[in-house]
Amino acid sequence: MAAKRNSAGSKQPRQAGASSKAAQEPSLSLERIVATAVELLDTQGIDGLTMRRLADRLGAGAMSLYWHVDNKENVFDLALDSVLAYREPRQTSKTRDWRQDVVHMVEDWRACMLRHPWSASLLPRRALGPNILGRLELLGKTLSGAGVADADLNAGIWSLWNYVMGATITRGSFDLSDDDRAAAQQRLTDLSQRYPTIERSRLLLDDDWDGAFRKGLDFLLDGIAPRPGKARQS
Amino acid sequence: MAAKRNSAGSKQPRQAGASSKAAQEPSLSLERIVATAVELLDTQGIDGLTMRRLADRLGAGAMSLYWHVDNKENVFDLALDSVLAYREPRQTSKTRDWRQDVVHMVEDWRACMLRHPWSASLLPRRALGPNILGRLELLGKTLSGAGVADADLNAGIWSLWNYVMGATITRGSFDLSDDDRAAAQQRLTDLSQRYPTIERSRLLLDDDWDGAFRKGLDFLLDGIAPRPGKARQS
DNA sequence: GCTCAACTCGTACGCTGTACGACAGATGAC
DNA sequence: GTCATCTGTCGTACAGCGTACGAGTTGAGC
Repeated sequence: MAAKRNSAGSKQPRQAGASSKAAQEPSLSLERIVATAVELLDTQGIDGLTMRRLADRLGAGAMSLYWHVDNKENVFDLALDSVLAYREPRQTSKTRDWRQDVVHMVEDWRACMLRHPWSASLLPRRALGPNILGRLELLGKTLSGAGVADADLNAGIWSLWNYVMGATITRGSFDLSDDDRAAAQQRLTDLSQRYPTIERSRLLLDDDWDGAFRKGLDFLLDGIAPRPGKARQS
Repeated sequence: MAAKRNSAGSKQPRQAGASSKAAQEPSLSLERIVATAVELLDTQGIDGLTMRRLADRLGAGAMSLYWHVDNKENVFDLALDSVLAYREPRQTSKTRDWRQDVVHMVEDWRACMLRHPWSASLLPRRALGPNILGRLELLGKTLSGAGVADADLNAGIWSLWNYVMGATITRGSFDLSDDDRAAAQQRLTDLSQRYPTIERSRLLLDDDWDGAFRKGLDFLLDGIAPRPGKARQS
């Protein structure tokens, strides 16, 4: 094709020569582009990110972005993965229960995505970046160390992944605005006789998301590796 | 605020008078619009649905759609809900295990969404239509009937919902093309030393999606309402 | 001084959703 | 009969989008 061979490798911008010119505009770089994209996504939402706006914020022309980035999809990929980095807690896993480790990682995962609500609705259609793979790896290692059978390992990893994805996406899409909330409540009480159980349990109004998340996570972990002492309920 | 008061109520198109004119074009109606939208989404994907294309397929002008529909978002809402209708199986639940009921409904749910892959990535940002609410209601009723405590009910419903959402979205986004698949495999073996557990368990290459889904669902249900006989593994 | 690569950016194209207003045909009032 | 009104269709236009293309600028190496 033309010049340009790039496709999201790391980049060093030319020194941005501090000699002759003004040289205070730090010039474009992949890092700045991604950071600004995240900023824009955070403040303006998913539709708020346009190449022109992004370039504006960077003090550059729209087409300049395309030197560093293949296309808009690529910007999404990079922004998403950049937001999902995970630092394991300091303690070695020997001092902690494996269950604690999983819960910590998964809750942190959810927290990351809720901090950047666009990430949840983006993740489904994006490729797996290194940070995401890292989390999956960690999850697998921990479960495996916890004695989950190899035959159950993938199902265990995926079910946790699915759970986090589902929970985060749902959460992100539910509390968008008070207007929506009021409308939902209205519609619900209108239809309360058609959906008596939902109405009775106040499913759509309950806003203890964190508690529900934790509880469901416990259900799932109980299923993956049953706790010996867990009593049968009901 | 001109004429037009509509907002997705049911509609009867005017008789489409079979008298004087040609009268073979069935004329526009909400039902035809939604059905055609689903068709278009199925064949062309989410970006393939544009108001102009939709109108073309219906033999109408683009702006005519707006008499029946508020805007494009509305089309998405209607298409999504129309695809998620659920018919309960014939047997009364008395003859079946509650667990069977839940599994049946949840697997059907997943099947519906996989049949229309766009639905998974759409659902997160859409309002809850009557068919979706119906499924939640059924889920709640069944769990409640199975003896799940009221305090656990919402967490149970949501965790199943989350699981289905996550699984479907993930599934839908993973097997898009063989190219992607090959690329992923390549990247993975490149990085096999960074992600040994994933590599070993062949997490990304395992394509028994149905089996993994069922297995994870069992984990979750075991957690929600433990089976008495389930032996501790490991 | 020249060449080449790295980088920036103005212009333009085809596409999008939809506001607006013109228009046609059927219906009901008088 | 005729006129107003309501229902429904659609052509035009506009602002905004992603990005192809090619020209322009800069600095390093020779």
